[in-house]
Amino acid sequence: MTKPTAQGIVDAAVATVRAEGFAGATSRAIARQGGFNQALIFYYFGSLEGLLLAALAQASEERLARYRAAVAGVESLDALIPVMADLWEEDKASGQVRVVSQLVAGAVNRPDLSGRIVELMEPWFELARETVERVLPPIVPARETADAIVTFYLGVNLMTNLDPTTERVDAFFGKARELAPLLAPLLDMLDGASRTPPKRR
Amino acid sequence: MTKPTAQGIVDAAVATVRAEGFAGATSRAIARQGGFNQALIFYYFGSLEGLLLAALAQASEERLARYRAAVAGVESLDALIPVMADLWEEDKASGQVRVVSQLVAGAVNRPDLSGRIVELMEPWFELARETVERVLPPIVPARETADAIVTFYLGVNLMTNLDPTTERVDAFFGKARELAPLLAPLLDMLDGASRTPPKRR
DNA sequence: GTCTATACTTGGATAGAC
DNA sequence: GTCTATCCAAGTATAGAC
Repeated sequence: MTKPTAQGIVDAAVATVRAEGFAGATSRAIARQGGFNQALIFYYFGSLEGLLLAALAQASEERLARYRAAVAGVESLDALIPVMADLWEEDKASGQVRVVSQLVAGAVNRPDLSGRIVELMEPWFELARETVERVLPPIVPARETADAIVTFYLGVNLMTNLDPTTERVDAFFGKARELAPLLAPLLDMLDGASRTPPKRR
Repeated sequence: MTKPTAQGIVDAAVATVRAEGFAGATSRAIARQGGFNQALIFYYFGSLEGLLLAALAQASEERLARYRAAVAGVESLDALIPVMADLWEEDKASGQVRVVSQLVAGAVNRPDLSGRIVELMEPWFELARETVERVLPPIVPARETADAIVTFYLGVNLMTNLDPTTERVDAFFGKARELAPLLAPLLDMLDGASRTPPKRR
């Protein structure tokens, strides 16, 4: 039972989205979850939409900080892949995956929330680009690759939410882990090929 | 103004999702869009949910047929990439992207719809797998790669809906088109490397 | 700042005439 | 099969007491 401060209300909103989904995150349900009065939501945030936006920002920022820290020291693709797979598994277990996919999906359905979501994604694209530049050879177009990775990750989140067994996503990360060690020589080849233009076989 | 047959109602539902989004696809809005009476939805489909499921199935099947036809003759990754990019641009222009992302996002928010969505995705995974097997060398794990591509495509659809400028997705497909011709020698290298185990540099 | 009570709206769904 | 009329539930939001 969270205290009915602004922060406590945001926490209750996040908890409700995790437990009941976006459609279940009504002002009444959130108040019930947090053990405070429904009217406080409007006192503090003006509208339910305002609260959900705050919840979205909080969830995104917390998760971003974790990803930034986890990725900071990684210098090769080989090492990056298991880190990403671990992050995903932790987020799945903690319910973070559920929270963000519910909120993102909700934002897709409500055009007035979409703009804010895009803003919140900006630092994710940024982090991905820095990481790609550090980990992949310069021939690889960093911006487009980074954007593709974030887009893929968005897809992974949604897919995980649609299929509770998550077998496909599990299998994907499993294979990625298994093949990661083979990537170093592959990247060398790619790097080499980019210096001397490829010959026909 | 569609005729109030079962088919006409489904068409009106699809049109409403395209025009008003999932949240706007209420029984009243759909009836208004199709020019028929709201009660008919319940007469024919029992519930709004039933109608939306039918709409989802129709949208998915139509789109799948187009993709299957477009991809049928393609025998190289090099050739596949522009085909995919074209399909995406057509779907974006026709509003198909909007329809499916709205419905998928809606299904994420309503757990009772999720199961059906997963069923409808099955043939997409299948088509992707066949295509990957035809176009990529056998070292590439077909199933996981195919699943990743469908997942990525799901992300692309959502992203396109979130950011109406679609600049990032446009830039990605642009780069992919540009680099596609370079892929043939790369795949040869990969294929070669898989036969003779890679040496250390 | 927090609560009760309630106004107001919208939407799913059904009954029953035609 | 199609329409009108209506019931009912749930939700956002506000007024006003404490």
